[in-house]
Amino acid sequence: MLKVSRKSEYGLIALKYIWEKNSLCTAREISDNFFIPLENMAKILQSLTRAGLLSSVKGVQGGYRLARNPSEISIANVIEIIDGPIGIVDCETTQKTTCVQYCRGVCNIKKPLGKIQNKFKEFLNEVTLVDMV
Amino acid sequence: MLKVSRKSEYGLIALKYIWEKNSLCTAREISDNFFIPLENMAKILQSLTRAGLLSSVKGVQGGYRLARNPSEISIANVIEIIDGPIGIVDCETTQKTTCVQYCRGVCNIKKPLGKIQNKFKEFLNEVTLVDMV
DNA sequence: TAGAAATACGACTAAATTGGTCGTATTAAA
DNA sequence: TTTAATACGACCAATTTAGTCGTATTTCTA
Repeated sequence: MLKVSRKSEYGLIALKYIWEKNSLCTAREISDNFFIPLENMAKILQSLTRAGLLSSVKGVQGGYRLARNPSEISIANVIEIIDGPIGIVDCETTQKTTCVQYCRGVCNIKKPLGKIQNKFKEFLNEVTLVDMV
Repeated sequence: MLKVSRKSEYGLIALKYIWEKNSLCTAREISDNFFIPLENMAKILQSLTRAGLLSSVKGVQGGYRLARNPSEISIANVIEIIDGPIGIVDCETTQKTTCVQYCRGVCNIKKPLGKIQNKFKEFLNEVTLVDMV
């Protein structure tokens, strides 16, 4: 269906909430507000932290805050962190050795789709948190 | 990973091949040329036929040919026929009653992503077979 | 200094989606 | 009438994604 995964949606929801609140937020708080399973939310926030989009404070009174300017957090960033590389087709992204057409050298759509894919990535890179108003 | 399904890839490969050959092609022929499982290829061609992108000739010496001008066959067409509606997020596409955030009225990303999604669809609608050279 | 509230994270299970197969029907040319 | 083709629904297998569990670590506060 060519859609963003549920997890990335959760990530975007959380980032927007954290941005708007503009102070330390806990995983539980976001989980409660948006009916997202706590453990799942926590793991996603941890991924975003590891990737440098959020910074975290451990311990009691801890939580997460944005580690970057919201105009520097693109949808593409979020999706790539949570779902892995964006690729309309994977032959051009990951050099998949599992694509029969690629391996046999018979694929007739690789190059053109590669170009289209790059345009798409550019597009997603240009849309940032601040565009999500 | 936000990628087109294998089946849609098969569909695009087939359409491009049929376009370039410019005469009746059988499912077996495409299957053989591109190492695509025959039954699978056949079903995809049938879907594209039902949707009006291809026309078919039954019986011996039968096969498929384009039913439209290649400049009128967009990538979006193909994906929607094979994978179903294109939607970065599904709240804005299918009125999914399974989205908890949507149902509880707490989703903070629905509208902005809806707009972004529309742009994306426009983009995929503008890319046609003739762009896949 | 103990307990509670929080992040961190790997391993696992469950659910959903997707890819592929099978069987059977239908059509039309040779 | 046989054969080569499309048509199609039902089914199974594989992969991917979502969600859970257990445990460790950090740090505030009483």
